[in-house]
Amino acid sequence: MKVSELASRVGVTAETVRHYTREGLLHPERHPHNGYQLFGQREVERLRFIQRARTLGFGVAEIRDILNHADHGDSPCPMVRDLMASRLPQIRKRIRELQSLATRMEQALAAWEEMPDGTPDGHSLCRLIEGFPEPLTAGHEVGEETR
Amino acid sequence: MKVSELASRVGVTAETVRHYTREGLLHPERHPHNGYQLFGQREVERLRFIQRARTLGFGVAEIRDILNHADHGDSPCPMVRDLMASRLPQIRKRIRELQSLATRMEQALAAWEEMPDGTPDGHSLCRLIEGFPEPLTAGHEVGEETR
DNA sequence: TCTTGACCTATGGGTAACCCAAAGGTTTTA
DNA sequence: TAAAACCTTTGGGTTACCCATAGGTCAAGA
Repeated sequence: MKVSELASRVGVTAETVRHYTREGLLHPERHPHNGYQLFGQREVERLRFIQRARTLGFGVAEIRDILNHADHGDSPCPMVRDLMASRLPQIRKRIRELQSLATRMEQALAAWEEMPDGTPDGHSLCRLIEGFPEPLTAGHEVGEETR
Repeated sequence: MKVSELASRVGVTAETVRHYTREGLLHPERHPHNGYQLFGQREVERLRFIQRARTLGFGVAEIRDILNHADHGDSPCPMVRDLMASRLPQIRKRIRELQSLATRMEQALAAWEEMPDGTPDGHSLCRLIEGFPEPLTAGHEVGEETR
């Protein structure tokens, strides 16, 4: 099957399939005459695996490593478990950050009621934002993205 | 004050200050002799405002719009409120996605105990991943990032 | 048989918010 | 005075794709 058929079977775009191929996650054969990429049932399963790994939070480069291990006959499971174990706390942290963010936004929206629009006088910008605690003027490690 | 001093006062890197300047959020004067960027107390407050807005989930381009409004004498508050109101549900959704992700990872790690490493036999890759429900083979709108 | 229209290819640029390296000018300090 | 510290701009990298372009290929209908 060609790119689009594989893509629609698994539920991704053809561009995504090409992307994974470029990144070395899929290894299609090439039709010798026209250069088209040709995929078999193996690739369908492989792509489904990639999808599951993506929803589990793995990056494309990591999945490539996992697949390479498996292709070489090594079990990638220990690697997978380590990756998960190290990533989980980061995800938990990110959840806390987002929850804190959502709470702050709700507080801001609630406070909106009793606050004047405050057309800026050259000093104030928007009290809705200015009235908020500063993000710990420390330096790093405050609200940074994790991955 | 110069770039690095402003940066360290507010707790960001000099690169970040330059980035905001390039993006039009800060408008430093230039020392006529050497071209250095010169900031005053106004810019300190402006940068703190940017920091707060960032932790509230606003993007750099949005903050630029907010600041431009204020610089033109218009109150940006209605815009701010609209942005918050429209973003909040997206954040809530993202939180749900991440919680679901964390739960799946924990399930996977728990299931790890009672699962063989399963050295791949040409068919299986890693049962830890393969044993998971597929991400709804539908198409789009499933687990996509929001912003 | 010819012409669409649908599909394929590779290349290159865009996204968000910075980080980092390089090359070279400036200022401060020992 | 010379080195250390800091400034400038330019350009490339990060993540996981999406999209536009230009041009080749193929199946089907008139």
